[in-house]
Amino acid sequence: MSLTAAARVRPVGQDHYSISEVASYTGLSAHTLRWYERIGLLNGVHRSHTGQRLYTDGDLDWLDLIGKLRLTGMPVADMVRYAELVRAGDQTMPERTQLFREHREVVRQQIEDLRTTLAVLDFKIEFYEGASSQCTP
Amino acid sequence: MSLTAAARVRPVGQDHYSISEVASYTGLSAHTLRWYERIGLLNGVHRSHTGQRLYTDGDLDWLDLIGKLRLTGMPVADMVRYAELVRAGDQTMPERTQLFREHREVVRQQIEDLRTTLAVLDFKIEFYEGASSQCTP
DNA sequence: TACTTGCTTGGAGTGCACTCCAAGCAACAA
DNA sequence: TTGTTGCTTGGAGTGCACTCCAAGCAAGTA
Repeated sequence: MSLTAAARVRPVGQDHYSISEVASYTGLSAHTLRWYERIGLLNGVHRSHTGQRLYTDGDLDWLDLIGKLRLTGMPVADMVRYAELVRAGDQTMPERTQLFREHREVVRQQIEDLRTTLAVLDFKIEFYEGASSQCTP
Repeated sequence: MSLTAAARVRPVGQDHYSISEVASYTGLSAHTLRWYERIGLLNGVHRSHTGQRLYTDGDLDWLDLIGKLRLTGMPVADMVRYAELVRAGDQTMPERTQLFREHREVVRQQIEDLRTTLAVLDFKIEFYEGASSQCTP
């Protein structure tokens, strides 16, 4: 669910990165990066004179945000919707605020649910440990 | 991700519930309940003389636990593995403890990730609100 | 020059977790 | 007696998020 620290080191600040550099930075596969672009989640990635993708620092920032939203279980379709709103310009800001406000509640609820489960897990672990220590006193 | 309070009311404590009662209690569909049983996630559900399933309070408790693990994103295969360990008897307790201990770390990491995202969401919402209040002073 | 590496494309394939279907049976109401 | 409802089954279908494939091109190395 979470990426290693090593993978998260942004390559030299040259402001143009190959697909494999971005893949190792984000932990997404090159396939997924191309797919994100195809479905409109990542728009207007620049190309070299030979047609290869060149990602900018701005693209990396965008992928960071997308990655966080993905970790919260936001459906790809919703992220695409957000990308469309950003592309549409500043007049969509109220709608974007609304989208994030709703998602914030979802995330809050998830944290609540996880905390409840964590308590159950702690209880179970304690129970199993108590039971096994009775076997080997 | 979370069920409504209404759905979570356990039917009259008769200790045998029909599939539709259990469906409305757990929020799972009857299809899913049968599928859980088929894959070994729910074992030995009793039957009426006409062959219909009769769930016990114990089954409901088990489904509560399964539901919590599901909310944390535990794969169904892992839950089946846990069910097998429980069926295998008390000597699998150390393995069960280990399984839960590992999953506890996963859940902790998820909570961390969600908190980070919540902060980003708060920041974005504040930014969008600040930007729109500049337009309408 | 020959080979390897890394990229390109559209479309097809995969894995997961359900979700539905068709055919059929039992119990009850009109 | 004739529906209607609620359940049964194995197997097929669905939606999501990737994931892979085959064919091909450009750049660099032996």
